[in-house]
Amino acid sequence: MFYNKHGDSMEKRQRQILHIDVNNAFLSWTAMDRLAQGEKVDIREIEAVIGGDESKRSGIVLAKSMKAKKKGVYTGETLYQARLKCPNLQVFKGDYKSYRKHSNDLYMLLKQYTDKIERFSIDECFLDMTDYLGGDTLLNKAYEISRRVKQELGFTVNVGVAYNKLLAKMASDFMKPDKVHTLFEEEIPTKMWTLPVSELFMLGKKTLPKLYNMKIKTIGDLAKQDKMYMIKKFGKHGLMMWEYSNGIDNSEVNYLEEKPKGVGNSVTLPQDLCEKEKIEEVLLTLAEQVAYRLRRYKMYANVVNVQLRTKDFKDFSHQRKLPNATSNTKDIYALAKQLLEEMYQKGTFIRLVGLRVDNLVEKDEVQLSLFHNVSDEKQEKLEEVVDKLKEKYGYSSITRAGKLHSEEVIKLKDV
DNA sequence: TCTGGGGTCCTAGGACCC
DNA sequence: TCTGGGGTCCTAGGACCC
Repeated sequence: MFYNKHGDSMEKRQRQILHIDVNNAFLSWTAMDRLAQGEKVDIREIEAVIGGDESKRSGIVLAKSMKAKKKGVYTGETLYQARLKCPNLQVFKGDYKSYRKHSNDLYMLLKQYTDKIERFSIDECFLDMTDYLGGDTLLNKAYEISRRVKQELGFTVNVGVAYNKLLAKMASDFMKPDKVHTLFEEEIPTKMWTLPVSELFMLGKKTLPKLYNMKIKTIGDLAKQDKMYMIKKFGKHGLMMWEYSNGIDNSEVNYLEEKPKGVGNSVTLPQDLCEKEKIEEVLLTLAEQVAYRLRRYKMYANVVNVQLRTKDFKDFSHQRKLPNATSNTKDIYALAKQLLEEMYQKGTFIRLVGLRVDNLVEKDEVQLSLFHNVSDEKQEKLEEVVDKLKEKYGYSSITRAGKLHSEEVIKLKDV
């Protein structure tokens, strides 16, 4: 029994949740695009991956076909390693514009089933069907969605069917592709507890060896642990792991459009840099991108964060509050430059430079500072004009003098 | 030809105030 | 001379997700 804030008892209704997961999303969508352009080979049917660009030092696997998976290729590994296991591997580039479009197509179809949809990522959605079953069963809806996506959109999905988000997500991860799986409470022991503990959502590669040392090998082993002991040992994360392993998750399907909490861009450089002036040029380009995206959200940032990765993959970051919330390229860059100055050790070879802004607030909510002066307003007006041009003619159409060099270094993508 | 990029959330320590 | 905690904010770094 649950009680609301007035003390009235309320029977908590069982929620009806679906999790939709596109099978090999990037690879499937690229396969469809190629077929639509008249290519004969369906790359879903061969040993293929979507990969980064090795010449830009970002050669990793982003998605793999079933045949590549059978050879042991996994997402995130280097293309070099993947080819060792799978010598005939074919590598294709990703196309994020196309992916966004396919993702939107899926969203529009799912929207016909419920208003309570959470876009969890470009290829995953949660649906709260509790008030939208209309006399039908949850499982029937799952099959209908699965069939319609395949017929109308041309790619396949896995659908997880359960009474909470965690179990629905775990279920959609069972056998693939093009499957519907349930994971109801009574099925937890047979369908979930038997799985390796590494399969549990939010259990990553740092935690895994610690659990192995505790002789925890399956999700069931974790579920049997003493709750208080897990909290003592792992804090909040311990509680979450324990609850998840027992199928406990009371989180809501978050269907309201959320504003971002931070915006950032980072770039792996074509060559390692060891001159501060060169890194500053990269920072300026990043500041333009980040501030532009910030303005498109109509938000101001309160914190600037600069990240550096050295050539031996050590990460450093420094952050600082801005004196006033802003979306000005100039202000963001000025603080970023200062942070770089403080953290950069002369002569260190830098592989990656990142700039992100955090503690965002809506532009309308910003209390105009007493120091918000005329030149700031002028700056804002100027950037508005530039942004409009960018929206019309593409992001790279307009650039500031003095930044030309770094744009040769970083290939700008249209935002 | 080794190892992306975009996020969110949490933790721990120090500063500072009462 | 010696010795407090609690609360909040800020910052650096890490874990995890897709």
